[in-house]
Formats: sequence, C-alpha cells, structure tokens
Amino acid sequence: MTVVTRFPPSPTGFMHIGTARTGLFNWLYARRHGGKMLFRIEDTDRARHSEEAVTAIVNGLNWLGIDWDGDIVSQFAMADRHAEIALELLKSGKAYYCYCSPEELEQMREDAKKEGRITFYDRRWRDNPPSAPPEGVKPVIRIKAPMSGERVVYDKVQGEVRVASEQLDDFIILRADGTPTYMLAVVVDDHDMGVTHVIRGDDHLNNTFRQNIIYEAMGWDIPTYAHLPLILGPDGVKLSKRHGATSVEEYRDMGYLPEAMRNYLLRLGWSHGDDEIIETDQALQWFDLEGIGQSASRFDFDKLNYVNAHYMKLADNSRLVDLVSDIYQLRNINITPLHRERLLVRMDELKSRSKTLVQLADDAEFLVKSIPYDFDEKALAQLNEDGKFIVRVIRDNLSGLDDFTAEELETLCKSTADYHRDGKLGKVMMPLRAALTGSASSPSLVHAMEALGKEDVLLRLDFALSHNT
RNA sequence: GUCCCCUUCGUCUAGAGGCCUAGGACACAUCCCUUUCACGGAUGCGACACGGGUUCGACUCCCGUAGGGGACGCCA
Repeated sequence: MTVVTRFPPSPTGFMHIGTARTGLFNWLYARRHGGKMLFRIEDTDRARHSEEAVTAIVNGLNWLGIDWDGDIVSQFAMADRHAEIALELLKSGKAYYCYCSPEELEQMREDAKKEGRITFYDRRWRDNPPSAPPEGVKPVIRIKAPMSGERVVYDKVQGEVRVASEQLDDFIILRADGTPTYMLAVVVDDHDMGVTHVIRGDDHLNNTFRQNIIYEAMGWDIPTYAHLPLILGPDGVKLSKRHGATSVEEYRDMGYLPEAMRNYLLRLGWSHGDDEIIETDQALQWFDLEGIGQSASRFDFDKLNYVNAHYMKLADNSRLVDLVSDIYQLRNINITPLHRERLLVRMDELKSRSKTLVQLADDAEFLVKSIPYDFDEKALAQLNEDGKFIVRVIRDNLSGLDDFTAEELETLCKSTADYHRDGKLGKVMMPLRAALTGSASSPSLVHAMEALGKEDVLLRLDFALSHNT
C-alpha cells in the first residue's frame, strides 16, 4: 500500500510554525516511503476562505522547500459529496434529523456543565422524537454515536487511547443550511483522497474518536493516526503572537535559512539518537513515526540560532550575498556590483561570525555604506586626539604602499604600533576601526580594508578625520 | 468543571529492567586563541516531579498525588 499523507491547513492568513512542522512531518513521511502528500484547504466554513490566506500558506511551503502532489483541493468545493454521505447515513438509519433550537441546545449545554459532563446533547430526536417536526424549522443531521462501551484509538505516537462511549455525543455532521461540518468533511475527504496516514496536531486526538464513528458507519478503513504533541512558547504556554513570532514568514524575515528551519523543526519533537544536525537528505532516509516524542516541547531561539549558524557556514556564498542584499534593499541601501563583490570576497569570514542573516547584514553593513556615515558612541570615544593622531599616521603612510593587500596593511599597522604605541596593536587598530566602520567592532580590519580598496579607505579616513568628534 | 494526553539537566532530547557514577546538543561559567566583536577549541555546572508497589534489581513496568498541556460549537 502506498503511503498517502495530507497537509490540511485552515486558511487563517499565515502559516503557524506548528502547522509548518506538521507539514514537514507529513512531507518527510510521504517522501521517505515513496508516497504522496496531498494539500487540502480546510475551508468548510467559507466565510474564512480567502485567496490571500491560501497564497500565504503556499509561500510558506515554498520557502521551506516542501512540495506536494496534485492540485490544492478546496474542501468547500466538495460540499455536495459531503451532503450525499450525510444523506446516505440518514437512509441507513445511522444518522437522524434533529430539530433542536439554539435555545434548547444552550439550555442543555448549561445543564451539562452543571452536572460536569463533557457531552450535552440529550439525543431527544434520536429514536423516539418527542413530537412531530416543528413547522418551518430546518433540521441538522446528527450521527448516532454508540451509547455504551468503550472506544479506542490506536495512535502511533500516543499508543492506545481509550474513552468511554458516554463521553461522545451525537454530533452534527450536516448543518441546517445543508453544509457539512468539519468532522464529516475531513473523514469523507480523507477517505476519497485515499489518505492512509493522518499525521496532525495533538489537539485533534479527541476528535479522532468522533471521526472514527463516521468511518465505521460508512464501513471505511480507518487510517493510521499519529498525533504530534504541540509546540509551546519558551514560557511553556501555547505558542502565540505575544511570543513574538508564530508564522514562518516572520522567521524568514528574522534571517533564518529554510534548511535550518527544517532541521530545527524536525528535532523539535522528533529524534534519531543523539543526532542534532540532520540535513534534509538524511532526514528523508531516517524519518519515522517511532521517533516522535510524546510530550509538548518549547520553542528555543538559542538552539534555532545555533542550527542556523551551522547552515549559514555551509551555505553558498553568492546565495548569501543575494539574501543579504535583499535585507539591505529593505534598509534602503542601494547595492551596487562593487558592493556585491566586496561582500562576496569577505563572505567566508562574514558567514562564520553570525547566527542569522540579519546579524550578518549588520556585521557587514560598513562594507556597503557610503560617506557620510554615523559613528556610534564607542567609535567616537576611539576618535579622540590620540586616536585621530594614529588615524592620520596610517592615512599618510597608506599612499606609500605598493600593494594594497591585507598582508601589507597588517605590516604597516604593526610597524605603526611599534613606533608610536609601544607595540600595542590594539591602540592602532581600534581608532582605525572606528574611523572606517563607525563602530568599535567589525570583522578583520585589514581584510576589510583590502576589500574596500585604497580609494575608499582614503576617503573614509579623511571623512573621519574631518568629522567633528 | 468533565474527559484525554504528557512529565529525564534552564531548554531540546538519548534511554525499550541490570550497559546509568544517567549520554548528547543548546544555553551558562572559566580558560585558550585574538587588533575589536564574534567564530572556533578545551574544561566545568547541571536532570530521572513526588509517594507507593512489582522485581534479586527500576529512569525504564503498575497505581496514586502534584504539575503542565489539550479537547469539550450548526469553528476548523
């Protein structure tokens, strides 16, 4: 039997990081077994449907490098088929019309709460209707849930999960307006689409009992289930907006690489021994349901940063130049071919120093900014009288350099330090760094100077020397 | 409130009764490297929620307690 998984997001306008992880797991599982992953939009509630929302999810998936098989299926488009099944269940006596008013239901709900029951519908229209159907009331269709015994779900992650039938009521499968509820729609679609493995969030575990009632009523095969524990915020509560970032596009904008995101998300809730760095190719060979943990995990930015730093070191330099250029574009810094060349030349060093693309952009910004630029407080402190003296000495000696190379520059700095500063190289480098970068920290200065070129270095030193500090 | 699930270092986790003096990774601390900030290297700190069983033996099995999470819609 070929494996068929599915990715069924609700069109909420963005892709939650938890949704992304679920998608990743479904994708890995399907690909690992040479199967398919289907993509279905859960828009039974058409009020929620919007094209922008679908686009946001597609973009998220594309960015993450996750693909799917076939077209994107709209659940709403299948409404007729869902109604047909509801009617079939009605005909076979496994479902029935219920004419309860919202007020009656509200009353039942209150009573149930008072008595501490999880279910509330009293099944008054199930077998012996209290009266003839009221005039002009459109009924809903409810399914007949078993009234005694125990229900059990076999879950690949949680094992056998049992619940007493009394905990399940006759839930609605078709609304009064003839549209299906989510509970009916998922089951019918999963069956029709040939889904063999349902890998989804833990929050659906309880629904599984209800869905299985429909499967059984229709005589359909129940899929294999795997319910993933949820992702919590760093403080242990459900990851939400107040934690800063919940959607994949936010992580992209914070400067994380998609391959790092995949690795991090994979390890959050799944393990393969002590392995931490697991590239996607490897994951495609290793991923299994057995490795999924049973408890909720917290999102940890430190670990994500570490993983991202790792993948940045592996990343192709010109790709990183592209990505970082996009960030500068957002900062209204115009990137010229000359800038790209400087970034590219220094990229080996740059990428080894940062944890995110945003950090890399900050770190390398001096390479692409133009005069006049600002000096931060620490830089200003370096450019005191003593500092400026050294900058001037270097500036005056620069013209005499045969080759404007890091080696030559370093030799010059060292001899300047020997002659003027007792051999203390830092006393030379710090003012020079402040003058050239406007800050007190930067990548290797002599290499940066070489990348900047003699002309630009001279201009910057003159600018710094003339700057009122 | 009721039901379901979960519980190993601060965090992510390894662990399928003796391999555990509980391993790895992130974070943290110290040291080394060093022109700054980083990177990197080394070392260190640090956990089986609690209480009962079962067993010759329990982190591993069972029960209870506590804590955390989730579900209880004509939402998905």
